[in-house]
Amino acid sequence: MSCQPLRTEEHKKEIMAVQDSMDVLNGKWKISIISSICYYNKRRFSDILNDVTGISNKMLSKELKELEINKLIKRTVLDTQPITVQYELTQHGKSLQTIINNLKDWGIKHRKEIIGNTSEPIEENALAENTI
Amino acid sequence: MSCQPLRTEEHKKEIMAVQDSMDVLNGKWKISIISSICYYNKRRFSDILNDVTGISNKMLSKELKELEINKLIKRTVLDTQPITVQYELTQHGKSLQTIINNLKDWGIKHRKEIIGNTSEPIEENALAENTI
DNA sequence: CCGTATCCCCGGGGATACTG
DNA sequence: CAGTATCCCCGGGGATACGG
Repeated sequence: MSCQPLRTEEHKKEIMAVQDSMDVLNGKWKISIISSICYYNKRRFSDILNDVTGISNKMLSKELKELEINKLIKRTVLDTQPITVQYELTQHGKSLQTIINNLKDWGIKHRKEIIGNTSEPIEENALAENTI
Repeated sequence: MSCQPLRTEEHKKEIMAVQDSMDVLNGKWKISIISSICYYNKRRFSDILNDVTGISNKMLSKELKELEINKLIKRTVLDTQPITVQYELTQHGKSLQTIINNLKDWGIKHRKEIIGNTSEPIEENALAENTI
């Protein structure tokens, strides 16, 4: 986001755009799900259920639906017996790789920043549950 | 995130790093708050309260605290009468600019992708409330 | 196998009032 | 001005069971 003075209208639009991205990626599971599909290229429902530790079928179903609405993944029903469903990233979904990579890099940097400098407690925050 | 096969351990760490970033930025207000401070360079509590339309003092207080814990902003109490408090971005906070910019760009791209291609309804999702 | 339906609980977060 | 305290509601999301 530009921090130079500019018309407030424009500024608000920028914030909206950032929020749009955040909304798409938000939720405890989205990143992990995308990651799972991305990692294996094509992946079935029950597989993802196993990949993403802790997620319930209800949540997985919901998150997948949202990802599909946002055109990040493509759902294909295979007429096996019983039917299986395959998920894969769309081109649009793949375009997320860059941004996810950026988030990853900053996340690593952040972790160093927080843990490195002081031994201050981190609260129940971001790093609290993940540290080490 | 790398989608080439690699050890699962490594893969999980990458996802954690992405989640760390997401956690820091998460919450309806964080981006707007950062943006407000960034835009004006230094900003007082009540000013931010006005900048970010819809936020309550309780939420602002809470979010600012989290941002401070994560070392993205610096809090300074000025001994005016009555006291005022000034917030500004730290160096670490400023390092977010790049990533926020990336999120902004992808957000714009995403909006085009969703609205552009079809006239499909977008549900209660991301764009639903912000569109136009 | 791939989900949907139902129940239920807990905490995020708004409104309002109060303090240093 | 810069927060805290309190009350209260609503929905996110877990557990479990069921349907195509």
